[in-house]
Amino acid sequence: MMALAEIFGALGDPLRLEMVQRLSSGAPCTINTVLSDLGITRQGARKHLQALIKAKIVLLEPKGRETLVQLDRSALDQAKSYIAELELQWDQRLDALRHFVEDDK
Amino acid sequence: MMALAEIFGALGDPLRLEMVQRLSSGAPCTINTVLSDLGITRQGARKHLQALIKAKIVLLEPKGRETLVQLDRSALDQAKSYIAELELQWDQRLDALRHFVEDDK
DNA sequence: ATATAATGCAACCGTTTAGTTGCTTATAAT
DNA sequence: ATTATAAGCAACTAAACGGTTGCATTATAT
Repeated sequence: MMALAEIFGALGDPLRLEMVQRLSSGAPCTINTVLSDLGITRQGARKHLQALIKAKIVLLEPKGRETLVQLDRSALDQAKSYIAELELQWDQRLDALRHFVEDDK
Repeated sequence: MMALAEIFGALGDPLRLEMVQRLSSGAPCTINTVLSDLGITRQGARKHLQALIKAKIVLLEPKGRETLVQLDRSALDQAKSYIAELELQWDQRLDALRHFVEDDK
């Protein structure tokens, strides 16, 4: 559960969401392309990237002078599944309540 | 997108995840039941709850002396859908790259 | 009527975070 | 060989966060 919180936390920022957006849509990205044009300095953006790395949403692959940044689906999957399960539980609970009411009349 | 970041951010903490867990599984909760036994003071926990409220993951329904806390699926759905779309984009991009490679041989 | 339970609000403090600047290193291009 | 590009590391500051204590308010129970 601590890992999950870290994943959600890493997604909990507009700049970081913009980064994963870039990574999912564009061509293979280097660190610099991910960090550029975000409205803050490279070093500032780099710290945000670090949050994505720590949460294992993203992984780095050094390649000569530059290093590629790749999405790692497993973290995203974990997050998505967790929400799906939450919603499932929630639905089942609502069903149970509805039956309870119906039994009552 | 700012709303999304707020939703993810609100889920980005173990205590807050524990709260949504309680809300999805147990019987209807009052504020006090959601806040109790989290290992911190009521007021501390209340601040965490506020994050869930601000992100509209949760809504309050005052009922006499106490107030009920309910999950709001729409925020969770937004988060889940966003991840799903990210993954879809990602998959399509990988497909495109694969075709590119195949065309190349 | 009084006590107690459920809640809210505000001040305070230590820690973390967000962003900056400045400097260094290593690979690649000229 | 020099220069330019991609990147890392460290120190610093302002703001946000996480958690606490203390007190006020309102609704129910006795």
